[in-house]
Amino acid sequence: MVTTPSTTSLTISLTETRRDELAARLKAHGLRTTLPRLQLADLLFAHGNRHVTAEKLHAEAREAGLKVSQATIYNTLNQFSEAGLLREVQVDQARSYFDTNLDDHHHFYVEAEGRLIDIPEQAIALERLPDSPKGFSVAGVDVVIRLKK
Amino acid sequence: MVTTPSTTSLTISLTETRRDELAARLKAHGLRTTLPRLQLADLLFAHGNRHVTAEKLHAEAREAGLKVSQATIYNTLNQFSEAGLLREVQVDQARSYFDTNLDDHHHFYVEAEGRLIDIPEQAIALERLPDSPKGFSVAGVDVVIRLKK
DNA sequence: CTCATTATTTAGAATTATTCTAAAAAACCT
DNA sequence: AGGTTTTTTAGAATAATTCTAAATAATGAG
Repeated sequence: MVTTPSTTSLTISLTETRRDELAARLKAHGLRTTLPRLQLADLLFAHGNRHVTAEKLHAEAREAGLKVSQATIYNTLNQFSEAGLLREVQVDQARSYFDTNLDDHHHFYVEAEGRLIDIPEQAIALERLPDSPKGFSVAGVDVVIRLKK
Repeated sequence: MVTTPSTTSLTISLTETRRDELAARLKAHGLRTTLPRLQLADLLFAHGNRHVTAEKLHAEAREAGLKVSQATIYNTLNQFSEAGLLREVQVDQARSYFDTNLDDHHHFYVEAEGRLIDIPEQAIALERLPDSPKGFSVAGVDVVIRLKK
């Protein structure tokens, strides 16, 4: 008798080790391990730090042969962000960008190409920050350097 | 015979001097002087530096009794931005904010309230900037300090 | 292991901000 | 004034994102 390939057939590219790694990561951040999340996490975290829009991730998922709905792309990106696996970057009012680099850092933004480039935190002198208004504390400091040709 | 109040009736609050000031400002930036532009410019520039969304400006215009369409609000904000009378600020992917403060400066952003607060440029030490990638030059540097309660 | 519970995924509709279209109105030029 | 170019506008169109409600999958208790 042959073992049914039902659950594994869609995840050929995900080795068991990789799968376990990702599952552990999801669990550590309070997220249930599901196939779509594993598959998207695999795409997101496979190739070093990157910046991704919902549309781009969806296209990538389709190319990889994954059957994942648009709603799940959005849900997953938002849940990963809330869980601290991704960081949303605010550079374009039209689209949301998500960054896999969780370190404090900044960005170049090439508007014409919709492309983001990381800037390490220490590459910018940002010591002297103004006092926050009474009753508020700093949730984050974002520096965006917009680039043109 | 009484002079017809047709064009002046809607602009009681705009003194002739103010009107001329604003008209000159529009002209100086390559924009034709039209009633909607004068009225919106009056709202935008009357009360010192401010931050405004299309929706807020539209509401204000209606409250002031102006009959200006939504499309004109958007057109005007975009034209004023392109002409250099306003500066668009990128803090929320959902909404566009427009700033009447044209000096180089930065922002606190109170996410919970959708409120922006100016930070003078010299209040932040931003001397050491990283080199731009080859072929690109800096179009602008935006610092946003996100605030929470 | 199995069932009940709870969370997730999904297709498609709904929402929201913004832009587009094409026609009417206003501004400009001579 | 009269013809040309710009603006304004209502309403349709678009684009990104969220919502809805039903189907599916994961979890946990027995």
